[in-house]
Amino acid sequence: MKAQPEIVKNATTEEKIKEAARRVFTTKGYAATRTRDIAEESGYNLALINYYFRSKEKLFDIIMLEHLQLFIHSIKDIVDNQSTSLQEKIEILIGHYIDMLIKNPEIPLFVLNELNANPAKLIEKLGFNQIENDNVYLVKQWKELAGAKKTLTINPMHIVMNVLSMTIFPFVASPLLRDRAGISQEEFNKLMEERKKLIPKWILGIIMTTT
Amino acid sequence: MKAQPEIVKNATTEEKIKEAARRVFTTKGYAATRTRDIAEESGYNLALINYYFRSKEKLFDIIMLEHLQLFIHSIKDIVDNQSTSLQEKIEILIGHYIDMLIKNPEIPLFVLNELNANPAKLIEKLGFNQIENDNVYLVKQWKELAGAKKTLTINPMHIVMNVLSMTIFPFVASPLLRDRAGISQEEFNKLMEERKKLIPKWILGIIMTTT
DNA sequence: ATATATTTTAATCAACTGATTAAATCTCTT
DNA sequence: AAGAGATTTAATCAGTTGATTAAAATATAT
Repeated sequence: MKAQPEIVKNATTEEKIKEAARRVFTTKGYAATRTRDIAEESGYNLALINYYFRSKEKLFDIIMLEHLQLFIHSIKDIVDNQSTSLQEKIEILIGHYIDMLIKNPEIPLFVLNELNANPAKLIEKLGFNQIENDNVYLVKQWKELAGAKKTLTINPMHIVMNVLSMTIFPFVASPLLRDRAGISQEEFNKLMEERKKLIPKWILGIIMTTT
Repeated sequence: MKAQPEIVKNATTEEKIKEAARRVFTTKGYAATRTRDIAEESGYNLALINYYFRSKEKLFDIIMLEHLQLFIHSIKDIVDNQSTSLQEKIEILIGHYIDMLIKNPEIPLFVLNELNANPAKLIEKLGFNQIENDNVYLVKQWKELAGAKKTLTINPMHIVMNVLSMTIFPFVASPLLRDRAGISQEEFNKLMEERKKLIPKWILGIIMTTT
């Protein structure tokens, strides 16, 4: 009888396999990734990936969960902060995400694919209790603003869409920008740094002027 | 010796297989799609897909090319029209794309994935001569505007990013909006119809106010 | 109607893939 | 240094997958 890996163990091999798997999964996707690719990328033997993670799918689930947590992590603190204005919150949120995405540009497409292929599984992982929509301070501030400005008649979902779109989509489309528009990695990152200030300004303009 | 399918032949079977393949490929992706899935979805025998299309990859390439043409088709006419203003062009373009995406909401993620996994192959398919950036009338109009307004100092790429983001991204993220934000298919489409008018207005505001 | 070509089917193949196994090597405690 | 447990390896397995084949069924032309 083979002993399963215990809680305390040499973390380096397991961690290296996980890192290799992260690289391969995010570039090739789940189905196109062979356990042999992960073994090769990690430099370890094929059997180790099943030894440490039981199955390809379990390994994938672990990586997906960690990526999702990167998305959700610390949002609640920003969104529920009572000492920042609505405008400040938007600015901090967007800056926070652009920083994270410059470090991990492959995450959005990776997550969006899983969301498309397996919505139920992923929504369950996200947990519906992560963000209680109604009790968040940002939502209160938004409602106050909406109540004050009589002109604000568009569906608030448009604003959410715009923030997410303008922040995340460039990363999803970056291969197009690079290969087709001839923008280098450095130029792209510089553009995204600029957008940290620009997007909040644009969003505020949209909120204030849309009748 | 087996005869290859000739130019004139019963198009229905081949077309039905292609349609089935389109459905399966766009929902599951290339690697996760088995030729048996396509056969089952089409209702025809497994061997037919290789009989008509030589290989799974060739079938995929055909479908990908057709989707790309949907993206590029008729853009040149809009963009190079000398009798419409810059603002009108933006409005027509966005309306055109939203119409197309409401009919084919699965295309963007499908194409973006291929772009990510195989940029060179896809760029070659797109053809660099499809849009000659400099000789297009829209570019002339933009340069005139940029010359007139001294305040227009941001990189024009930001505007391109914003148009593409606000138009395309909602479709890529629609499973999130549906399952997480509880928006139905009808509500989503209604929001996108609204955005046909809203996005051009927002873009114009961004162009005019960004210092 | 008969022959010819096209279309469709069932059966099969070789390569690939995720997973398992048993043995070998390493690490650490005693 | 001996033993026990943890880690790593090579070999192998059963199931899957894209593709091929030969034959049957159908359509088309003469």
